[in-house]
Amino acid sequence: MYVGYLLDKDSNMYPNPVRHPGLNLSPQNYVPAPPQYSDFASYHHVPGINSDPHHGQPGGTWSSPYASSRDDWHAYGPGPTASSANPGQLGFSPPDFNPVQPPGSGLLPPSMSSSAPSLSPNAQRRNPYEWMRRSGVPQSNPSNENLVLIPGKGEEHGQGKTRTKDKYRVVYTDHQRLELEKEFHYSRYITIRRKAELAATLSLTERQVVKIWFQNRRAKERKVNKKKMQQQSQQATTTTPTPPTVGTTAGMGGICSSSSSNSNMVSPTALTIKEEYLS
DNA sequence: TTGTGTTTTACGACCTCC
DNA sequence: GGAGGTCGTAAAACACAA
Repeated sequence: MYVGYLLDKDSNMYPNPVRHPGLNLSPQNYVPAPPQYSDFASYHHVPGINSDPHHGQPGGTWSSPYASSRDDWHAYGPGPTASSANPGQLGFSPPDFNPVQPPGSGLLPPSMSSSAPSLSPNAQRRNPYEWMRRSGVPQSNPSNENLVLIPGKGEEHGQGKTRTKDKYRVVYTDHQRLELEKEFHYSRYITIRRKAELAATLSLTERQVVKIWFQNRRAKERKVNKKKMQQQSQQATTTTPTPPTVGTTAGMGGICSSSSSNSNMVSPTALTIKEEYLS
């Protein structure tokens, strides 16, 4: 979804060459940030971790409905043009991540895979993918060196906290977001090893990757699902007096649902994709 | 330019599990 | 007790209308 769109739009998404210098970085160019947290310093890269189709994760208990193989990614992944247009942009290229995608195929509607996003006539706000193209304020230093945690809470900042030296928060680069989104799409819950790898790759701290981004991302998804449920129930009540649908999953959108190979089950992400495509 | 609403980082509090 | 989860919230960053 986001990924395909972003990469499809890669050529004209960043008309300004100075916009996101980080996007031109190949993964090799990413220099791991200096450790900001004690746990980060203890990270040791495990070579070949990507060779494991599941992040080296033991075939554990996680039978998430989202744990689709990375083959799924071809539907969202970068097309050949994107890869060639910006080689090395993606630091995420496990062998089973097949980026080849015939143009116009897959889940991408024509409007998304071919040209600039066409906002619906009613769309007042930016399209759901706008953050991918968001004009960037100078993207903050990926190493977040501005971040200075103030011990203790409640000193300034309304309730008294100054969380940073001169910035309250940093803005992740599009590349960082992209990689995080991809990882999130693959699995809502990241493994320790993958967390470390991703943090190193994206020059983020493990804390940022997991404690912050993934949690916020899950919260966002829950929020979206909740909103969707409300809309659906509202529609159901207004349109037909028929009894409610069976098997409605609440809240977590199926995260805790069974791992049965229910082909009818649509992951929240899929719903999100659909919804955002339709918008 | 400004006001306003939404999204994105980041935190603390609290809970559960091992 | 530590790790990692959710939940609620603050505030910066951002888009957009007036």
